[in-house]
This record gives sequence, C-alpha cells and structure tokens, in this order.
Amino acid sequence: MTQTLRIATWNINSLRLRINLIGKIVDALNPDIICLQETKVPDELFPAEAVAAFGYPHMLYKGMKGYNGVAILSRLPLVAHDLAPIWCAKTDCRHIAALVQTPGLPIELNNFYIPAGGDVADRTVNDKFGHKLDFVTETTQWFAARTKLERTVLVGDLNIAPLEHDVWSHKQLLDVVSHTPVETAALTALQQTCFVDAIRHFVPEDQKLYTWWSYRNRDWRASNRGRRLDHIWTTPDLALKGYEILQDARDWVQTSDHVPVCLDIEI
DNA sequence: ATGGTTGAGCGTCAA
Repeated sequence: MTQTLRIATWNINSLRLRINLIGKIVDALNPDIICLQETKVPDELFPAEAVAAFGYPHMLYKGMKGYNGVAILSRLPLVAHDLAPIWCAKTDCRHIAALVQTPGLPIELNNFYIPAGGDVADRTVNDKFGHKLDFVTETTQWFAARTKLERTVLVGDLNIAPLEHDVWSHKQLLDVVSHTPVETAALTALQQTCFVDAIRHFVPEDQKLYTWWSYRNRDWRASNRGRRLDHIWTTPDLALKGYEILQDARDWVQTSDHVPVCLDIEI
C-alpha cells in the first residue's frame, strides 16, 4: 500500500500581500506541503492563523523584515531540521529544513532561496554575484559531506536556469545573471552531490520549460521570455509519480512573477 | 544599449 505526497514550491514575493493566493494554490493543486520563498515577513508577524485556516496546521518559517524569508506549510507534522547552517556568515533567511513525519519513514525537506545575484555577472565588481556563487559552493560542500543521503527533497527558488531550454534564448542569456556558465556549472555541481532533477525526469531536456516571467514584460504569455528558476530535486531512492507547473497562476490578480511547481512522490 | 514592473515602506534598494 503506497501513498503519494504532493509538495509544491512557490516564490510568493510577500506572503502577507498574497495570503489569499494560498487558497488558490490549494484549489488548483491540493498540495500536502507548500514551500515558500520571499515571504518578506519577520517571524513575529507570520500569519500563522491564516495559514492554519487554509488547512496547513504545521509550519516552519524563518523570515526577516523586507527581504528574503522562507517557510514550509504542511498538513503532515514537521520536525525542524537543526542541521541547517548559517550560509556565507549571513543570517538572511534563505534556507529552512524539516523532517516530514509520514506514515512511513520521514522525508527530509530542504527549502532554499538562493541569492538572485544582482545585475552584473562579475564578482569583482558585484558583491551580490559573489555571494550567490559562494552560497551555492557552500551548499554543495554541505551536501557532499553528508554521506548516504536518502529520502531527501530539495526545493526552492534557486535563481539559476541550468539547461539550454530552461531559458527562452540560451544565446541571449549566456551573459545574463541566472544563466551564465559559472552559475549553471555551480548548480550542476550542487545537484550532482546527491540529487536528480525531478521535473526534468518528466519533461525532456529539449523542451522549453519555465517557472518565472519578468514583471517587465507587458504580455508575459505573448512574449514568453521565461526562465526555469524554481526547482524540485530528490535523492534517487524516491519514486516520482507526477509533476505540475501551475502556469495559470501567472495570470492571477496581483500575482508573483514566479509560478508554483509541484511534485508527487511515493512515500 | 536601454528600459521595462513590482514590493517594502517611505530612501531607495532588491529583484
């Protein structure tokens, strides 16, 4: 007797502004767990009652004023994963980890918001780009040092589109932060520590696939200049049952520039 | 090459 766990990830770009869109996610995807990035809410102001009212009584969150912030909303009980270190000597709320209590063995869930990296793809003139690369390197070393990782999921806004068809124009974006060779190589190294790209398990690499469309495009669907910045990875022992990218969410009233990504795994 | 839009929170900075 197997059971399916549905995990969604979404860069919500302010949880308080878009709290009611959680209800739309539930209607559209019915996830068991929702991982959020860019919650932009300090912990003391986290809207815990509203989240619980949407059907997610178990939650972990790590937020700050104005920027960043991550949260895990769950129908299943969560145990905080205290292994999560301080990255790049900054307490900037970019990673939260949990052990999800399933009917079987627990699932380790890591929710990341990797730094966007600024505009210039050169760490000698742009500290934010250096921070992004260092963050990925530290994360890679952390997972590489954890031997025999199993039943583990990594989700989040990783702010890197690693494959040629993860962007609308590979050639035109090779110098654009999110798709430069140094970033895609770094993200590939992180993935290869112990993960498979669960969404690309279902969508062949020669097919375009996006999760983010800039606010600056007047008609995002017509121009379709997207990038796949949001990812779900799993260790190879987990059985993958299906996925969904909720592209329609990009048309919701006052929505995020990212759309939810969803994965079904067997537990 | 530039500019285009949004959020937080009231300056601009970050994305």
